[in-house]
Amino acid sequence: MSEHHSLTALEGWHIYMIKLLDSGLRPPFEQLLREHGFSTAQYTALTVLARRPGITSSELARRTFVRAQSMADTVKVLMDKGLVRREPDQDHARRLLLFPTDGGYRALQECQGDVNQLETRLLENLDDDERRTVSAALRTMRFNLQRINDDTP
Amino acid sequence: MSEHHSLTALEGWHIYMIKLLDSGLRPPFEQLLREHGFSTAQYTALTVLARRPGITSSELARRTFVRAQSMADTVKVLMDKGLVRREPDQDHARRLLLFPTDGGYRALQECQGDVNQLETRLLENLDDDERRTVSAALRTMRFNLQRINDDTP
DNA sequence: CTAATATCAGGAGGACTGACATCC
DNA sequence: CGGATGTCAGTCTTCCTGATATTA
Repeated sequence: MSEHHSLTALEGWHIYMIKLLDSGLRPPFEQLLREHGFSTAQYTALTVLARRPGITSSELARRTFVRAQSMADTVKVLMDKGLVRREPDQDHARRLLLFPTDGGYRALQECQGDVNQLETRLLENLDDDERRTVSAALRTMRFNLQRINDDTP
Repeated sequence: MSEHHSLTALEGWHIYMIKLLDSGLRPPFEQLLREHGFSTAQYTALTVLARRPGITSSELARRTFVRAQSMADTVKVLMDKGLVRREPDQDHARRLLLFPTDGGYRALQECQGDVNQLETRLLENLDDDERRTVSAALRTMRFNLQRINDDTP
């Protein structure tokens, strides 16, 4: 054991790190959301929907990188809670367009304070320049991921 | 519906984005690992253990932000596969120290190529400066998360 | 016909809470 | 005793695969 197994420590490191950050965020974040009656899946779906009201459940699934069937479960819960409503697409009888309700928007805003507080702690010791670069990089990686996932459906 | 509900689009954005990236990584990454016989939990645990051989299962759990009970499940699978072994701590009868086996190190290395390929696509359109900043920032956030989770056990 | 959407059914993985014995 | 470790038991949420009906 030892030098034979020294790890490069560079390769695949970002993927590993993103997964680790997600794991680390889960406990405090889920507890926070639970206090507002949300699960992570519900919060994510509602957040994306708030930015793109009027899309379909399938489209919402693609944007959050899950299957249409999984999203259907989440959407059902959100509708039962009265946070999301849907209406048929005039131009396309098969489609059902989703919208956050007023209660949905309100519920999101009520979370914001706590989420901000957690985010503040997450970003401690990062200066403004670093934060800007990280924000841009996250956006770029999201874009790249969309392509990666589109390539292999 | 409209301006009343305009989202700040800044607050809580990083948390949301990290979760989204993790979701987007999951499909391609899990498929990749599956081809090497790994689940994400197993791969993460083994990777951390390769960097810190000789720690306990509880310590491994803390470092990957899960409960000791959850990690015990993962470690059991890794031992059954012969990728991890454990031995009693001479100085502390209650502790069982974990080590990757030679097969464990080998299995990790066999994944590297595919993981690198995925990472290359993930980091497309980011220059070296940005990558350096992101790497440092990920490290900082991981450190911050460790404190956040330690505060509320 | 093909592609996309919506939905039903069943199942597996990963993590959780709670409880408890052991050791320093 | 209090704190940490290792386990056993039960449960839950989320997402998955597979199949089907409907519509552009």
